[in-house]
Amino acid sequence: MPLYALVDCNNFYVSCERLFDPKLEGKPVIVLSNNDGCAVSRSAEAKALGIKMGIPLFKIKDLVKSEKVVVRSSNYALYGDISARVEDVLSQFSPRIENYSIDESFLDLSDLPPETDLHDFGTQMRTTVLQWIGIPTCVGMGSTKTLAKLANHIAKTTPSMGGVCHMTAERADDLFANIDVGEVWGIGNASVKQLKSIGVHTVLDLKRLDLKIARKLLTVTGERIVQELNAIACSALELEAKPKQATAVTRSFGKAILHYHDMQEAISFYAARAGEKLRKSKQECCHLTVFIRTNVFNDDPKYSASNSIRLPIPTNDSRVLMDYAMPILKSIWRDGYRYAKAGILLNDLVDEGCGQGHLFHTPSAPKNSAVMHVMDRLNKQMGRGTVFQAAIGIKRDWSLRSNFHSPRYTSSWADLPKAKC
DNA sequence: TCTGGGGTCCTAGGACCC
DNA sequence: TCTGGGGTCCTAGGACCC
Repeated sequence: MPLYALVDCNNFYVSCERLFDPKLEGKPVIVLSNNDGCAVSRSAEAKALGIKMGIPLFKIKDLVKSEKVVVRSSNYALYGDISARVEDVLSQFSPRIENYSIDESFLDLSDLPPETDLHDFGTQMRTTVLQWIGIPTCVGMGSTKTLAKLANHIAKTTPSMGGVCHMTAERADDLFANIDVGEVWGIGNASVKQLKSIGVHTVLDLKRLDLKIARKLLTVTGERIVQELNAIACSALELEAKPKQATAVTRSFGKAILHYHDMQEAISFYAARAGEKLRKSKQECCHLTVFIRTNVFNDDPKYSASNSIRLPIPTNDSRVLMDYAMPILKSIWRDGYRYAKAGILLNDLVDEGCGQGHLFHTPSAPKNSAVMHVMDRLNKQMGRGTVFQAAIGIKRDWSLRSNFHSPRYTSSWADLPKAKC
C-alpha cells in the first residue's frame, strides 16, 4: 500500500512575518494580498476574531482598529526564501518529494519500514521544521494524495491530534461522516452546489457516490476524486517541476486609470515584467493576450475586453513583447471608462531557442538578447526597476499600494535583521 | 476611496482537412 | 432536388487550487 504525507505550514505568511518579529506572537496578525486588498493569511487569533479568508481590508477596518490587529503587506521575496528552506528540511525525510505550493509538500513514505510508528514519524517532521526553520506545520497521511490532504485538514482542525493525522481505512468512514463535502481537494463552490442538490453532503456521501454519476456531474475530475477517496490512486507525485505552460502579469491599479497614456505605461510595464519572467525560466512565448477591465465590484459602467496575437516567432524580449502588446491595447481601448485592472498573458511557452523559426522573420539577434541580460543583471543586483524601458514612464500613478511592507530580511543586504547583545 | 495574482486542467464548439 | 463522416487542432470559458 502506498503512503503519502502532506506537510502544510500553518498560516504560512503570518508565520514568516513572526519569524523576524517575535512581538507578533500571540497577537492577531493578517497578511494582505497585493495592492493591500484582501486578507490572505490570518493567525489563529485573527481567525478567532471572525476575519474570513479573502475579506477586503476596508470591510474589517473597524475590527482591525478596535482589536489592534497587526496588518502586513505581502512580502513574497521573504516567503519564497523561507519556503525553500522548509522544503530542504523536509527532503531529508524522503527523497521523493513534490513541492506542491509555497506552503505545502507531498512526501512519498511508502518505503518506510512497516514497523514505523507513523504518528511519531509525523511528529518528528513537525518538530524538526519548527526547530530548524521556526515554522509550525501540520502533517496528514493517507494512501492517496486526496486522503493525505483530508488527513491534513483533520490534523489542523482537531487539536487533540497533536498536528498529525494518519488516515487509515478503519477510521476513515467515521471521520468522513462529519466533514462537509466542500473540504475535499478539488471540490469547489460550484461542485458543492451540484452535489448537495443530489443529496451528497458529507465526504462519506461523496466516497460512496456512483462513479458514473460523479463523472456526469463533475467530469473526469470528479470521478478521480471519488476513486482517490476510496484509496485508488489517480494522481502520482510530481517529483520534477514541470516547465510552465503559461505565465501572466496582471494587476489591479492603486487608483482607476482614465487615460490611454497611463494604460500604455502600465501595459508596457507588465510586458517588461513578463519578459523578465520568461528569461528567468529560459522560455519564450508564442502567444500573447492583453486584457483591460473596469471594477467588477462597484457601480462603475462595466467594460471588459481582451485580444490576442500569435507571434510569428517565439520571443522573451521585453521590447518585442511591448511592440506586440501596444496595437492590441489600442484595439480594445475605449475612452470614458474607469479601468481597475489590466494584464498580459503569455501562452504556448517553449524552451529558449527551441521554438520553430519563421520563413520571413529572423530571430532577434544575439546583440539584442545581450541587452536584455544586462538589464536583468542590473535589476537583480541593484534592485528591480533600476533600469527600464522609457515606455514605462516614471510617474506611474497606476502602480500598486503596499503600505505595510516588512523588510526583505533574507534577500536584501540592506534589510538584514540587526541583533543587539 | 478601498475588493489579489498566478497557475492548471477539462470541455464544448468552431475551423479545417481529406 | 439531392449536399458525408470522421478526425485533428485551436480557442474560449469555466472550475479549481494556493
